[in-house]
Amino acid sequence: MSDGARLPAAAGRGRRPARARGDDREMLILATAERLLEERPLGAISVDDLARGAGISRPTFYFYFPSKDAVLLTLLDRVVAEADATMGAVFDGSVKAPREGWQRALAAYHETFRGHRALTVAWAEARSTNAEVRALWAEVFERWVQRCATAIEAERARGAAPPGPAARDLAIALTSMNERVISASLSGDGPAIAADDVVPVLLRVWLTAVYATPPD
Amino acid sequence: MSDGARLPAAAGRGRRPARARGDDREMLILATAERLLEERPLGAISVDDLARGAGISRPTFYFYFPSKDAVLLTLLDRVVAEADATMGAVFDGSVKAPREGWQRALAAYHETFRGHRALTVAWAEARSTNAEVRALWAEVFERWVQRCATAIEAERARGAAPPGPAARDLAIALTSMNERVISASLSGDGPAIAADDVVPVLLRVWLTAVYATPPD
DNA sequence: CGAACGAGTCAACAGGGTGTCGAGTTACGG
DNA sequence: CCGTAACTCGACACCCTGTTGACTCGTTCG
Repeated sequence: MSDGARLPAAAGRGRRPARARGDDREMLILATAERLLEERPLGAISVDDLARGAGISRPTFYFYFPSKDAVLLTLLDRVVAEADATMGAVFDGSVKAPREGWQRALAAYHETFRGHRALTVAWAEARSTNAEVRALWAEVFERWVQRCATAIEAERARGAAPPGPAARDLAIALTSMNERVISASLSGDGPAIAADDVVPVLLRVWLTAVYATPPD
Repeated sequence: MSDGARLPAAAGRGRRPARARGDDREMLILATAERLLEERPLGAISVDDLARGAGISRPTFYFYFPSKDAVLLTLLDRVVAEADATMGAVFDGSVKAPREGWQRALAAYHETFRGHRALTVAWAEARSTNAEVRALWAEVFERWVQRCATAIEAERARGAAPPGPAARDLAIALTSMNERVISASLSGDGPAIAADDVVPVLLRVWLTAVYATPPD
């Protein structure tokens, strides 16, 4: 889903097995985008900025990418792949001590996004204006929700966690919290939790939500 | 903060006590914005759309509002006032039964935004592109966080809730969850909790996070 | 009454962004 | 050395925002 449809121009290139000097340009554009995102939001970066940054003209930019958003999407694909790999590794090591397992998952999640601060913030921004970005987000979110819901159900099945709301709903609520808290903590505007406290606080909420029974 | 600075044009008008036929136009613009937001996102609505909808030309629009975003801000001020009033009422009735108190607060929160679906979705959208909208959000968010943090501390002080993370951090995390879950539930794209299940699920997480101790 | 003033109105302009088209220029494989 | 595909960009068509300056019209006051 990430190449053919998203980068029609790239499909035309590269037929010839010989070296295509265009690959360098493509990388340059991506690098420029990542660099500029460190200093200003996506909305304040024009196609012209990206083109100039890569040493080409604006029309030439369109030879490589169909739009500014496509560049972001390409960048995001990388982060998503990285995040999925990390999360997969964490979840595969079967959860023996629950606290340990959830803690590692949260820390991995946080670490991945903290390592791509600018991109994460741009992601949140573009999600509200671009349907493809929104779709990518929904896809990733859904994957995490399913993983979490499965884990919650497993804990309930083995009697470690009490019954409660539908595991999927609980997973959605908690994952939403993660996303928003981490995103706010990285973006820096508005009230947010200090970076070092993010994981402990989230962990606390997760553990109580999954394992503890509310008083009544 | 909501009139003079945000609507400089309005400051000039209305000095004369006589009838200003411009007030009708202003209302018409606001009504048009609210109507159009029901059918498409703010980004897909141009100043021209608003002007035509109100039966005036584009330059005339600028006589009433300095920008498209200013219209949204005016609309949001209303919702914020309404939400604050509702929340104030809920919190004022002193919390006797904790479960009841939190439940009513959550339900009020949810109800307010559900009653302004289009506006709430537009708010989330504009927050990522407009600094003033972001500031308004931060202000409202901060107010709720403080209220919640105070309530949590009160519960801890009277021994009803166990110690845990800083009350403020807990309040930020839980309020973030509310916001994101409700917003996703209203916007309709991506995985979300069904409208009727939103309050019960959120309530469950709040209660466990505030009152229960995690296992260890 | 009629000048003066301020509210209200808009055609026309300036400026900046996006995306496309067609006419190039290069560089390799035959 | 020629064809072909990769690559490049000037110029264009559009859309959107925000501003300017002139114009209408009702009200007020001398």
